[in-house]
Amino acid sequence: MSSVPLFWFWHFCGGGLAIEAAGGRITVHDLARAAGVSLATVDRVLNGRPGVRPATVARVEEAIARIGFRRDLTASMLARARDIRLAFILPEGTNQFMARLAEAVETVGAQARGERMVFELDRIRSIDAQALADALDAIDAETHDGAVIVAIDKPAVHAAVARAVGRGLKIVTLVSDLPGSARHAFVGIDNVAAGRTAGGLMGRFCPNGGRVVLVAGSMGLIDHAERVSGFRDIIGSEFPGLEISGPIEGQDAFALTYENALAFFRENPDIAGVYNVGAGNAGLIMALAEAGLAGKVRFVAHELTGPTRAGLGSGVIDVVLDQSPEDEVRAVWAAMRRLVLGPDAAPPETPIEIKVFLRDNLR
Amino acid sequence: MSSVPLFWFWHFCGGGLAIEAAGGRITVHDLARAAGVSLATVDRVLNGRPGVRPATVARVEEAIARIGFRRDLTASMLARARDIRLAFILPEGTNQFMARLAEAVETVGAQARGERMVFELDRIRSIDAQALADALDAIDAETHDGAVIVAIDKPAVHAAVARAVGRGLKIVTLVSDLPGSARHAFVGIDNVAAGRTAGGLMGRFCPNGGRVVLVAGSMGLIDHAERVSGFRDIIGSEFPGLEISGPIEGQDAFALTYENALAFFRENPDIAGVYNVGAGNAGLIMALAEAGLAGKVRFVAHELTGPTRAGLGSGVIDVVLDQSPEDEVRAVWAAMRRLVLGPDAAPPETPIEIKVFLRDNLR
DNA sequence: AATGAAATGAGGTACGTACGCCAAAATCAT
DNA sequence: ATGATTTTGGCGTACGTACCTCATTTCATT
Repeated sequence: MSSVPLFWFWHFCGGGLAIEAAGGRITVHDLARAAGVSLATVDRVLNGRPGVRPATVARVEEAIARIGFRRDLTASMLARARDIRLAFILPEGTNQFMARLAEAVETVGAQARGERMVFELDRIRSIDAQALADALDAIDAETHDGAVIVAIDKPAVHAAVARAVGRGLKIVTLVSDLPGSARHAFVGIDNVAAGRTAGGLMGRFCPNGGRVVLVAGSMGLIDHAERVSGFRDIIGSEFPGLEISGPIEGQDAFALTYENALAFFRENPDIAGVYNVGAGNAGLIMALAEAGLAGKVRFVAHELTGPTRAGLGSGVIDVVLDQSPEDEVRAVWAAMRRLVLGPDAAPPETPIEIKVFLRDNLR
Repeated sequence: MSSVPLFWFWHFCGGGLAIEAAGGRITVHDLARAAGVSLATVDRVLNGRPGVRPATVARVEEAIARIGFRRDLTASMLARARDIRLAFILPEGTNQFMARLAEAVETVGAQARGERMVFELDRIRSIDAQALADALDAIDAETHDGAVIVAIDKPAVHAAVARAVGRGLKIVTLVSDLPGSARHAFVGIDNVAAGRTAGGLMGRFCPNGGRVVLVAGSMGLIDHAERVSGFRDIIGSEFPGLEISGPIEGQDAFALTYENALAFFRENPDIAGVYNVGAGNAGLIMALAEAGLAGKVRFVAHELTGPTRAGLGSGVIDVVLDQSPEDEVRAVWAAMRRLVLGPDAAPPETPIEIKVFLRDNLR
């Protein structure tokens, strides 16, 4: 190996007055020179510190655009004394999906730590707007850069978000949004599209027509309602041979879903398909087995969890639509990077994809 | 609010006699002290430089494990004057998929540049083993860190890969692997699983049985052959009501696919489904239209390109299975990071997913 | 035991940005 | 014009790793 100290090279060919060194990058020094200001002023502008005249800010920004300056994030992260700290506030409880989300926060968090980003996980009482608001208020803007919440659409939460943003925190909503609030970004899937995808599959699965039944946790949950709506759309417009019953509501609970579904199946043994927009899949599978319908009925479910995975394996469930919590947490990570460090910090946001799983493309 | 910073957990349960300072990270200095060697030796071990006795290497590695040292990638990237340089060698030609791949190399490359990784794109004559070998031989290990190739399973390529690895280059195969060679990693989907997924969908789409026809570019292409094989597996074992014809081969070319398919449809107007494992979708769509079968036949295709996207939109194609080139290039990026910078540099590899698209979950 | 090679130590500069401090200059109010 | 205030400049240090040079120690050979 012919060792050529690279920094020598840099000095010789880039050190002069050139704004852009041959092989080198454009640094804050180049920017200062190009804008005709000092390094200190450049720093003030770049980091939004006070004490710079608007005219000067404009000069610097013009120079940024002109010479194509992009701040080096590796150096930037290195120089910041403290890591980026995020608080994830998730509802507690036995909900399978929230458990997956919490797990994703840990696994993705372990990777993020290598890039100087620290995730904290707070669990609060489920569907408790005041608990969420309190948790948000408790976050200190001195020690944290932002918070991630699964939003509940209540005034108390709106107010707490506004206060948090006022303190300088970055707020991202996850899975469930808070439209019209001060939150900076939302990360989650398009649930109407998910319902429509389910409808498209179910329609094709049942070319001979028949009755399809909807199952949900509660139509009071926005994401469930949206999925139902998308499903109805597609079936209504493209598969007129299918009739829709339900939704049967089971509060995403095993026992209740089982009972309500079994009662329905007993009365309608000629059912052609089932679409569960919610979480009570274990109970639903049991009810199907009990009614002697397992495998004879097309079954579309949501969220790749223990029960749905098993259902795919045994052939009871045909398709599972999934929103990957890992992808979502990763998207939060990217969004927070760009919110905290500036627009260069992350790739442009791509919407979270709805993943379609059959037995054969299970990961 | 029970706030549990995740890294505390690490320190408490894994840190042991942790040497590190209260708020700071574990640095190479700590590591040197813990291993009882100098900074220079630590550096030699960490960066695989020669001139360290095996026993000393072991001492340092033991210390790394003991105190939980993880090299700070931000600092590491900052300190290496040079960016990571990769050469992507892709076959030229009108192939839609390769065009998508090339595009992905550019778009993902633009993001990667922000993290000091540079992608170079070389195009070579299609399916020309010698051209590939030559291109590989032409890569200078002084200026490049690695190469990414769509492998062709020929001795000349095996030899060139071995030479490249000998020069210190990291080699990753993309889409098409080179098992048994010296290449460091492979990035691509499981094509047998893709074929099985297609079979599972097609079977459920045709509950009344019937004849399904396979279309391929050439059974000489390994990925096409694997998809056909997976499809046959599933249909044979789970959907005995379906009969399989073909494969019709069209060399992935518009005209040939159109002609061969049209001839087949003319003779078999009662067809129930089509599965095209290859690329000639535009010709196939035209043949279906010509035969008056568009929309009446279940159609599963591969790769989300212009024609397949349009086909989904118009309802001619029911499902498109996709291997996202962007994901693949990103996976290459991660794999190369860890190959060049060490195991901490990238998340553990996840297999590339087979994506399932209907009209309703199109991105 | 002498000799040369290999292994290790000591210490430095560099990467590009963050951030702090204090002085100098420009601007404003009086 | 004077003093008060805001804006800007100059300079230094820090972050953690890479990679260079040169001095010193250890080890195997003869």
